[in-house]
Amino acid sequence: MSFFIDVIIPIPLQKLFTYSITFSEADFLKRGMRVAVPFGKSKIYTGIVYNIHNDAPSAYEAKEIQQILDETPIVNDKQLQLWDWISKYYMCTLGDVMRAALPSAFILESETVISKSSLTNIDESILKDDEFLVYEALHHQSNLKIHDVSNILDKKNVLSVIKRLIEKEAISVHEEVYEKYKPKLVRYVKLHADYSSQDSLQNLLDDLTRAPKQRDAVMTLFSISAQTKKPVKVSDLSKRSNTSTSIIKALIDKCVLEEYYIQMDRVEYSGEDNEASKQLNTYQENALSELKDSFKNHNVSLLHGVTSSGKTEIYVKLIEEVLNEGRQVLYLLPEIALTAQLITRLQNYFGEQVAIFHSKYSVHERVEVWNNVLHNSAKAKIVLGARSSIFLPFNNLGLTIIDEEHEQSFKQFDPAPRYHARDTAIVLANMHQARTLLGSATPSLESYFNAKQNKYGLVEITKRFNNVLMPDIELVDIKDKLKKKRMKGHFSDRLIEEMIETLKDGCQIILFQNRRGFSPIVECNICGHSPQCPNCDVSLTYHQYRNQLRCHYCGYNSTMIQDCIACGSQDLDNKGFGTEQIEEEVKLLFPDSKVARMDLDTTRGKYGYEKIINALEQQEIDILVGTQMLTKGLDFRNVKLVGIMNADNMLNFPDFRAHERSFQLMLQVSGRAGRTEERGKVLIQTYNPHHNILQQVSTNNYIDMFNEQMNDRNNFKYPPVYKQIKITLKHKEYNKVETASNWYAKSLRQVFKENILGPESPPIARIRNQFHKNILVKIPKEQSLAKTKEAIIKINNSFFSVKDFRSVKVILNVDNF
DNA sequence: AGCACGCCGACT
DNA sequence: GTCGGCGTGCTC
Repeated sequence: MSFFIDVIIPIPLQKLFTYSITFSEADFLKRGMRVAVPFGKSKIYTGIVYNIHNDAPSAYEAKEIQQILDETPIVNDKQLQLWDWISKYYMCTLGDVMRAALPSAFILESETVISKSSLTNIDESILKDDEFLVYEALHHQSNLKIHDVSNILDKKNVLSVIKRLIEKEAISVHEEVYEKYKPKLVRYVKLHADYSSQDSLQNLLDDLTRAPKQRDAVMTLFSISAQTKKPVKVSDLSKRSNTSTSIIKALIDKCVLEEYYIQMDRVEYSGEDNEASKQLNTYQENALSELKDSFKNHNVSLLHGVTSSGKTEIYVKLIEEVLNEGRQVLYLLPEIALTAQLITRLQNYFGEQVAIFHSKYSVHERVEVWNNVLHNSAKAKIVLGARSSIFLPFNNLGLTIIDEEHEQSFKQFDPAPRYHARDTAIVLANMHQARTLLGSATPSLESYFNAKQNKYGLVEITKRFNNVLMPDIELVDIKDKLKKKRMKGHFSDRLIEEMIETLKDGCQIILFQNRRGFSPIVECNICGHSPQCPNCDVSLTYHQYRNQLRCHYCGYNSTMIQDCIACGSQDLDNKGFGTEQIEEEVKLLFPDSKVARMDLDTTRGKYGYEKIINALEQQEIDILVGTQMLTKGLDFRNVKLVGIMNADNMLNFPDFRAHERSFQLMLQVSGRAGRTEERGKVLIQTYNPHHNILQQVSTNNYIDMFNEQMNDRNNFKYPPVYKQIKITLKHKEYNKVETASNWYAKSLRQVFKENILGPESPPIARIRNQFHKNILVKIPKEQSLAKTKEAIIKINNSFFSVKDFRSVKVILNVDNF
């Protein structure tokens, strides 16, 4: 009998690939192990074993695997089940899911290695100049990578040169696979076994009298190991004995000391003993018992608690219970909310049981967290992480918490898999028969809707912690202020008054400026021309601090122009306003205050964000100007005033969720004000103070907002009433996307009739030199999602069988909101 | 997605 | 006449 495995390969191909294996390999291999397999003419890929069977493929001869990479599976059955679900639900390939799920260090790739051929004598005269250069380089270096060859020849395309060299039998090539993950090893020393006896030791010390430094080192080693009774690190020994590492090395060379290595975790928690969790107040206590009740009937419950109501303490109590049952906890947060503040707080309670997982971690650190979770290690009982944490190999999940549940950043937009971490986490939790808790001060409409439909449980807290009052929210009509000439730049007299007041009290101020669709652009005052991105259909935005013009879509940048490209005039003006402009204006208005800015530009780098937060906490900043980032669960004691510079640009955003988002954003920002006894103040500047959303924000009326928005969603067939799938077509020629998208939409209409919208050109029709067209599929509640997707896949397949459309890129985005 | 193959224009 | 551009098709 012959044996075969079906393998997932990290490329966007729908199929699994079948390889033949030997009997003993079949005996050893299990689902979820990695294998290195040859693919195509020369490549070697890492694949995950999906299936082991005896059915020989009929249409082709299966290749043999190259090598088995694991002793035991690194992906468990529940994960593979989740991968399946994701690939079906979000209409992507298993390969896409694999790429997103595994830390990149697990996905080994082969590299072509070039070495001199076995033939000793090559007639060098038959080689051309560039060929000779490569050939000669191999005399100095035993082998070369493709990358090295490009450096030697100083050009990109070197494959042809290599090919000719192979033909001339001057070189040979083979593929090598590298393990990317290397455990971190720390060097330790101990006394060589020869000197374990008292006598030999005495002799040694006598011998070393003529080498006092070495003697010191040995003596220090004794004293350290006597004190700590633990292995001694080379670095510690060197530091304590004040000797250089070369002296220690001399001792090792003499066989007096023996070196050895111990594998260390890169991510280690070195804190004090854990604190007991806090006593809950009455409201929290009630909420907790309501939640427990709610979990009796619902696997998923929504905790709707106003900002600063102390949701985290409730989570902590629930986590404690689940840990006591010996089960794992997944605590999901939006990336930007994953701050040192919260991490420290959780670690204070749970110590080293907390593992952190997010994008700023290195690949090595991620592998370590992965392994700890896989082995159900005590170091990863609680995983605190961003959306990709749902891919960790949990084997006994008891509770999933999704904090700031309404955050749109839980949805991945690019690349595939375009999954929503909240929804996927619920599926994952169900697989483990675990509970899911969604928490938010401003729940998403879909979650609140599900709660109202009794699909989820619902628990609400309406009081802030310590009975702190909700901030006083005041709307400022800037249209009126403009008419009465009471505006200074972007600041109304009311805002300036309140700012002066707050600064006088020694309190801090946060000014919020929504960046989206409102970045500073440069415009010529003579001809009106503004510089455009050469690759995208957008105006370039002006970045003061680097004196640059940048494109937010493709990253294109150039230095700021001095005169207009169109007419040569030097009369240029900055239109629009972003955080930089606000910062400048504040500095002019309040020259004695310390002003800082927090946005994408100032928070680059691993600790950029933390630095600003710390500065604010330490009250080194009086006024902080920032974007969305400010909204995320940060706890600042001394902020009394929050100013929202312009509410209208979010309300007018062309998206069916603009109103819902504006409400969430404004309430979240407001929540930063007055977190202690004193009542905070929020000023919202707007041209339209009678807008319903603004009224609802100012009265903190979630229910009104919910009912009104749901009414709209019903009328216009939007989620959560209807489901939707967005189909985006891209091509570098406009005419091509035009015809292609019309064809696509027409085929869809034949099946789905009036539930197809588009094709439409998005507001930014060209990005990175590709023209875009969008088609929206609206799916009524009673229509089967699975059947709908099947029909779309069918249409998609016939689309690609049209030769002319094959070069068009198609992106399917399920739940594109 | 890569990568090879194959067909056409612009250079020595 | 070759080099190298990228359109087309395949990968177990």
